[in-house]
Amino acid sequence: MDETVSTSSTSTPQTRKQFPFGDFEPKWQTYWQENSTFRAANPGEPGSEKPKYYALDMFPYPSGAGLHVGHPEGYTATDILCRFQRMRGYNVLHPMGWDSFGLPAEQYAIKTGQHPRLTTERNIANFKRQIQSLGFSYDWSREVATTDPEYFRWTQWIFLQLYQSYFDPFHKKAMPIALLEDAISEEPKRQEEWIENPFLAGAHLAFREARKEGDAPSKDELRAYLDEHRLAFVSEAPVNWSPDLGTVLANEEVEEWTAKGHTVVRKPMRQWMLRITDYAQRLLDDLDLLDWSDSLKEMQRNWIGRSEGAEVRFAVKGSEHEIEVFTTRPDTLFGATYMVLAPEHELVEEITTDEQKIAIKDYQQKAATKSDLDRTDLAKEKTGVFTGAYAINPVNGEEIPVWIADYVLTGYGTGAIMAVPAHDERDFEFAQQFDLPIIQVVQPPTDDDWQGFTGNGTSVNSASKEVSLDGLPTPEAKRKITAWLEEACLGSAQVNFKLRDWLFSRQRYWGEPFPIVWKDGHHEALPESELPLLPPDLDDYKPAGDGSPPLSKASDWVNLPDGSTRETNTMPQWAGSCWYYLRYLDPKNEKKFCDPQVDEYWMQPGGVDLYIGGVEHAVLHLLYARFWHKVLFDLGHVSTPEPFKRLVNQGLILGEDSQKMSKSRGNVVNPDDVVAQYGADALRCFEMFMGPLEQVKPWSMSGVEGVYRFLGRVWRLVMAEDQEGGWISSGQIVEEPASDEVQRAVHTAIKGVTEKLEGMNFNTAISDLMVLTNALTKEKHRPKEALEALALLLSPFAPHLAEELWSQLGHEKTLAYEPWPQHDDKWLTVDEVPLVVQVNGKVRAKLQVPADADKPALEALAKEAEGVQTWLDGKTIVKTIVVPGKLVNLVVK
RNA sequence: GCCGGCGUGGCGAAAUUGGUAGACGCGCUUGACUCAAAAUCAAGUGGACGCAAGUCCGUGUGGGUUCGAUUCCCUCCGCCGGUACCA
Repeated sequence: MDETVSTSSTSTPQTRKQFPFGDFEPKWQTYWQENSTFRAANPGEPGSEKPKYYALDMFPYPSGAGLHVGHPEGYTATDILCRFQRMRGYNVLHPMGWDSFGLPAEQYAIKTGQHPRLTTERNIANFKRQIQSLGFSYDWSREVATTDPEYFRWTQWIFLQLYQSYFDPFHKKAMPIALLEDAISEEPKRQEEWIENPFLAGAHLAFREARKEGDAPSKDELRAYLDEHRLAFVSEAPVNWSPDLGTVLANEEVEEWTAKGHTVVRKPMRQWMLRITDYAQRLLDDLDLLDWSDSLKEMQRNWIGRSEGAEVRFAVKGSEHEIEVFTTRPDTLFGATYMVLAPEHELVEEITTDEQKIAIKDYQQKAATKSDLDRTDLAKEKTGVFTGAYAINPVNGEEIPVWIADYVLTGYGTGAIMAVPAHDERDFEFAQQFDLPIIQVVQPPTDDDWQGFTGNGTSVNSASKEVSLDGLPTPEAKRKITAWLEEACLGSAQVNFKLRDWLFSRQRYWGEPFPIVWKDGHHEALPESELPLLPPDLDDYKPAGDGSPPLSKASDWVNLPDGSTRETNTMPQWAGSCWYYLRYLDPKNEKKFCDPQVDEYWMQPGGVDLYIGGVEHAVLHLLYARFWHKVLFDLGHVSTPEPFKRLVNQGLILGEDSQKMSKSRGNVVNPDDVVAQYGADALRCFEMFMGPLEQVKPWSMSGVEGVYRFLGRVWRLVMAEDQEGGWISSGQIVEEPASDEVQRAVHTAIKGVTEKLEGMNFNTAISDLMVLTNALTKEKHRPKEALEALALLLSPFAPHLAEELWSQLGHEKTLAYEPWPQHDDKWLTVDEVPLVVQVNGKVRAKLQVPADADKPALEALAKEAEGVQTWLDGKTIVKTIVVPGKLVNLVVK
């Protein structure tokens, strides 16, 4: 390519750099690396006597596309705080790593036959180069990658902890399954535990004393009981299967992939699940311990979806069967005029009458072939079929028809409902559609229409011989009927969650293999000594398409000499990211995933001090990681009940056109280009100056230039150009003490920047630095101490420039551990302060008044002020408000 | 639909507990330097009227509380995010 042509055709003219960032940025990056400047001290090492600060970034998936400008946003924010805290005397842990398992590398392998490990390594190298070019103060000696066998050895080990544990309903925590195994065995050895744990005693009774003598439970029965309680278990339930991805997905992942155009259908398959639902209440309750944004907590609360109500059993007329329903409105039981089962409900076949059989079968088949999307999209019109059966309302003996309809979901509650059309929108619609009776049982508090009224009111038409709710307000009616149901053994108070168990297996190659083998149809844990279990090499990474995982093709690996076979599913990408923040603490430990003392040093109290990342993980990673952490906590492996004490979501950076950055729109900004043209410091500062961290905001190249000019001004405070265009120390620097005015500017900045860093208001902190810089630019003689203070204050934001200036000012060592400047109030107090004089709330004069003037003096000064009199003429002052240091407001009539 | 958040100059945004609206930056205008340009430095920049001093208007809309509201309360409108037959 002809070079002259290519330079003249580029839009950016070859302008001189404002400061030689291209020289000193790499220089300082090398310095930090060679001197291990940012190595964090673990307990026992020098430096660990300081208070600790742990700031964590959400580690990236190293994609082939490289870094985009969204990554450095959060990374810069944590880096600024880490550098700030080091200067304030903290031992700072600031690590980085790679969430490197994932589908893209595998898809590339399918196309090219190249092992995903090679692609992954290449991408990590590129990501690391890019991240290091931005001068983040990571302790690279703690770098981890989830694909590293020495890392996923412990991911597999944690899976085994889940597998070997059960959730104890009495203690409400995970406990070793060995306890349960002992309790149900013929001769329990640990009966002393039962005193403190009636659940174990109950399990024992269920298996022993309740049986007839000599009728010992079989091995299989015992095994099945334990498997039903493991936190990691195998289930045959319908799952989200994506034929074109060739794998199953978790509920939480479905939307992400369907949005990308993949199809997802429900299909019953045998899969590994994790019992996260057992932790639903604790995951909900412990949100209160966390310093997270309300909106994020709310998202988690909604996802967990707790609702209180009652379970009620309806007898089916003329049969032994009972239909169990969950309702949040037991007070409306008298208004139940029909029932609905989900089409997949197991009782459907049992209760359907002969005349209805064909219609029911037909409807079930249609429902089964509908994808979830169809089922919700057709929400406008309700469909359903009568089973021919009748149920008996337990409160009044009414016979009500039983229908099936796909607006009742099989996965929530009991998969069956009592329909109260008068006070439920969906039931109301359905009843209108099929002409079913609608009976009012709640009187609205206002004169709203009772039809379809779903709020709280007063019960009406709700009385039988045994129980009456009439006249009771809704909450009381709920309590009364629930108590009555419990007494009559017809139902009970019940709590339900939307949260489902976590589908934990994937039919992929590039993930952690399960440390599980199958023997005679039963799963068994691999001994810890066999970890890490590596995946086999394959010639062909293509999924079979029928749901059998790629690993099943490696028959040498799958089939073991003793006739058992390996589990061939792999773990989802979330597995590795569930605990990486713990491995950073003790990344080289070969005996444990993390030493308990090290955990305690960095995690106490409350967990990671600051975690910054994208909001897209609100219900995925952040819920999964909390769950794993709680299991590890219950089993005594970590010291805090929650992993991330404080969490902040950075806002998305949009393209210059205020649209989401995307290749197809052509509005993507590559950080490499910005660094080449303006330097890493300018990129960092601009990303922080754009606006509040949490806010969504558009990119602006001229904005980058503005910040770049600011950094150039700072540079020229210290450096001047010589005849040849080189940079020499500026002749305007003086060693004399600073003037009062300069001192005031410096100390105002120290106070402002410090407070703004504490509040994470990076944009206004930079603005304070600009104000100080502008003030110093105006000075002919610049006191060295003022420039030193500026360099220190600037160093968290623009560390390369600050280091360079610091060394130009005569210092030999890095400024990374220089004490953070302290402001002195004596420079901030002034003799005179501005005073605003208002008449009837409108500003009429601005005065300079003595700072120590008292209220009467201020009032007098205000009344005499020039320009105020004309507004007082002919009026009387009826009230005077004096706010010292601010204003005087004269109210006249 | 429901839940949460947000509406401030031409643009990104600032404004302790209610107390001078628009800090800082971009953009724009003018000047200095230059043969000229770039860069830099200096001054100005919410709107309307006015030669000017100045006056009036102004934080999505309409109302309320208050001596005083961008800030607190209510109504409506708009935008963003989450969720969606969850009984």
